Amino acid sequence: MSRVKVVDELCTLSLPAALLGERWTLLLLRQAFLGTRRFEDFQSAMDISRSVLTERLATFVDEGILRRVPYKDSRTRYEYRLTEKGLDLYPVLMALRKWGDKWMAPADGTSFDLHHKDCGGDVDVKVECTACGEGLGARDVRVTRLR
Amino acid sequence: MSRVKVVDELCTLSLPAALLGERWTLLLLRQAFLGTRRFEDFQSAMDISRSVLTERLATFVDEGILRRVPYKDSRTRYEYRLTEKGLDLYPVLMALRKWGDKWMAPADGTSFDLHHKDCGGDVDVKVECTACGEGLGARDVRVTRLR
DNA sequence: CAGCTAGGGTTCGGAATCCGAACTTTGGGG
DNA sequence: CCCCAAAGTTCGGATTCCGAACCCTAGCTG
Repeated sequence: MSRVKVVDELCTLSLPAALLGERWTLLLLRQAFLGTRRFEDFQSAMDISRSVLTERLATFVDEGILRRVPYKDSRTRYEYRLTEKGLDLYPVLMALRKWGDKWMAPADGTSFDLHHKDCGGDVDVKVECTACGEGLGARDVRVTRLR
Repeated sequence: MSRVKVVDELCTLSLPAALLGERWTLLLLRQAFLGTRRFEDFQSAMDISRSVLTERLATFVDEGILRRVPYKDSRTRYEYRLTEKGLDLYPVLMALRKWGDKWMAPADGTSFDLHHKDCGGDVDVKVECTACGEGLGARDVRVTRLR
């Protein structure tokens, strides 16, 4: 239950890593970004058991990543929508996808395309230096341990 | 075992999401990027059981994300180092950290700093359009489903 | 040379999670 | 009145995880 005590060292990387590195959470997020909002749709799109889905959705809701919004398809039901905090995970998913395109392409390609709404261009993710603007890889960065 | 049959739809996002969305994998990766290389060091830094650590390291090795390199501290031992494929996951971790800084700051901040080796500047991640160069968020992108 | 130590594992029993299938709840339609 | 849909809940069995102990081997230590 305590997704948090899973790390010795609590930092702004280990905390999200512990949350999103729990089974199903990344896949749930992917599904949410693809537009899925309802319980039944998540359940059939991913192949997750209903009980675990209930629990993961609840976790996301109380982490403030999804929000439970009523909609009426005759009577009151709820759907799950990304909050601002959730939408802000976009770069993470884009980085994952970019990596996947390069290193895990499953032969028959991907199942969806992404394009900039305004100009139709492709989406890219990059890491860069805020000072000199140069593009950065793991080797260009120095880690300084604190504490 | 089959981290792969966990998704209905195999794409370049769901595949990495299934791999990295397994318990411990993201945290293991973080640790690797922080410079940890040896079994014992992983084991004591994270609070993972030895048997699961063995298994996760093996998975990463046969996914080609880590590579097992002999080193001699008197006799032959092995350490785990990021491969090119592994290092290429850097943007994913940076995106996670950026999100963590904004949304999950644990009050006492983070445990390490990152700076561009050459100029000392800060590291940033951004999603942008390859055509017009504009910065993109989730709302600026259109998803087109294929198949 | 007997014994200890370090590093990197393996083994194993019990605890925590997950799965799948069935069941529940509530309002609307036929 | 019966059935359906959507969103859960329950529960027994299967998996996975945990923690602690054990294994193996070369090199020190005395």
